[in-house]
Amino acid sequence: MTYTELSEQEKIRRESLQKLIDLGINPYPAAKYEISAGSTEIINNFDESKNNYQDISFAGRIMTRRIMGKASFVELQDTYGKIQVYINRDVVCPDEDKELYNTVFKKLLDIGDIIGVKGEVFKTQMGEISIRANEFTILSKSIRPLPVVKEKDGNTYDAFSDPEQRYRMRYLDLMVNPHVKNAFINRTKLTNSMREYLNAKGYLEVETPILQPIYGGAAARPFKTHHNTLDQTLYLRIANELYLKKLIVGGFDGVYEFAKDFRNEGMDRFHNPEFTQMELYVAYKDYFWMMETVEEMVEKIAMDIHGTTKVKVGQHTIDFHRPWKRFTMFEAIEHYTGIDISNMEEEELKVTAKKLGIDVDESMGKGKLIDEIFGEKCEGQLIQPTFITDYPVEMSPLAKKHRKIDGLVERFEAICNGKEICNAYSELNDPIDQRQRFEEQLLLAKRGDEEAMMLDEDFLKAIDYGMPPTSGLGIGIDRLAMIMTNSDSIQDVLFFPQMRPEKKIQVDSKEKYLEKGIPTEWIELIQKLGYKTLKSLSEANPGKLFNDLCGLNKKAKLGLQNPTADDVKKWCE
RNA sequence: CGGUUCGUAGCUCAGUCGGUAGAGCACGUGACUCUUAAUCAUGGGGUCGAGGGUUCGAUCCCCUCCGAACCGACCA
Repeated sequence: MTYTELSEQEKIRRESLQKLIDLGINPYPAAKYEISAGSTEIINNFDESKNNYQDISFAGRIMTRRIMGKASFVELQDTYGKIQVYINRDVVCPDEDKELYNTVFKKLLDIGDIIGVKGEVFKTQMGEISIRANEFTILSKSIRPLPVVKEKDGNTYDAFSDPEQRYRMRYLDLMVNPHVKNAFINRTKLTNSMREYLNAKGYLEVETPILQPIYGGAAARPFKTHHNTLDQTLYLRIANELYLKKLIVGGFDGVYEFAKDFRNEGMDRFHNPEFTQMELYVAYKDYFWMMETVEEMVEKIAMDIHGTTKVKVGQHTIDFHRPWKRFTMFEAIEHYTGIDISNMEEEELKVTAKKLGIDVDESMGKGKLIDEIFGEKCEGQLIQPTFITDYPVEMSPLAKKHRKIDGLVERFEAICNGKEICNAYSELNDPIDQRQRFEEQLLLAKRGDEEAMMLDEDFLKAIDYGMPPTSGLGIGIDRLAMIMTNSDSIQDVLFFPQMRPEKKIQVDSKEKYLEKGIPTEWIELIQKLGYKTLKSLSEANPGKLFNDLCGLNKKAKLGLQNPTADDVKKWCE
């Protein structure tokens, strides 16, 4: 066991645990516990006139206790919610022996313990639907105190609110903050709804490699790892696009994957190093078709989660009702800046960007400039779902050239609440053009662009064989979940967001030093010298420690009897 | 990576213009047969994130480090 000092409450709980065992009660029984009803089911369906739920079995975690003499109330929380349980001494202990109530229930049980109860449902004098327990069973003893959150009239008191602790100990967050659970349930409803939609269309859900020898399909820096047997560098995927397109080449007409992708980049409230994207590829379609698909799919998701297309997000109400607004990128820029840049060349764009207050540097080409202007002046203003179409070719090496306009590609993004939620193309299936685009990326890479795409010969070979015209989509599940759950941080839609590891400084107790035979007066000095654990002491140089201790004694005029060198040597063993 | 703010009891927070700390809940003990932020009485619990500096003395002032939140940079 490596725990250092236990708090008073933890010690008391461990003592309670031992007392239970001494009384012959197993605090962690192996047998299953039959449950006949859930909390919300009981509360919604109990009817005094029907006299239903008169023989039920229920289990949950003790969240609060109100004990008054021979009668007590506890609130038990199950997966659905909370329900009050009434425990009466003479009901639980009908015989002379009242130990089960007086000792086991009142003394040895705590908030946080999980118990099962059997009994009947009734209404208290105050009118609250409750379970009258005829018997209770300890199912799991908790030896760490829970944050106690209290509530009255919709006000929450002492909420467990420190974000660091909430994310590091999400289980606690889920236990004591009910709305948290709800956000995650809605996240799963979202993916279920999306999967249903895609399956109903007959598309095939597939899985493709996460460990990739060449990372591609997006512009991002990867995580790097190594395979021992192959003695080869592998990357965690930044996207699965190229693999899915190979499956389209292979003859599947529609494939999709809910993919965990990994990008070795900054973290903030919109970015986690690992995140989920749903990518979809459908043969014989183009980006116009895909826009309609996205509208229809997201509208359905909103309906499935909220029962309406209108979703409250922060200050705004976002309406996913079809059809969504559509802007070409040039139109959007003109709309928000009043400037028509559609016929501008690089120099003129640069001047315009500067005029709009955008930082410009020499490495920026035409595409980058347009993208910057859009990102700075338009994106944040687009609250209602809006499709932005027709991007500069430089930014989109995997998208097909626009059927009408030179220098653009057939690409769209959906922007919602000021953020991109998806990205889609008419996929580039011209193998000669694709090779050229990759080669242009290589040039960018040579100029130092760390995010330029790598040339993937394997992928090029595949489309040499011929890929049908295809439309592809990547939709950010975390971003969409944020919108659908009204969360302003990605950490609120990820169970376990990435956190820096906590470094805890370990200090061994005085008792442990005493056990080693080290006299009390020296322990503090040894710890002061930096040997805070017996382990660090065992790694110390005994001679140096001896000198340091005697020196400290002399310098600080402590007047202690110096230990012998042999004594110190023994302490360090 | 830069700026701002924060880290004090199991939880939520106060506080000390520098003299080793308080509250509520939780916990212990006692009272109480329908309570619901139960109540009443009483008691215990803290290396004030870590390390160093200034000082007779630091939780407080200064520096470094660790962790977090927000804003920015980067990143679609």
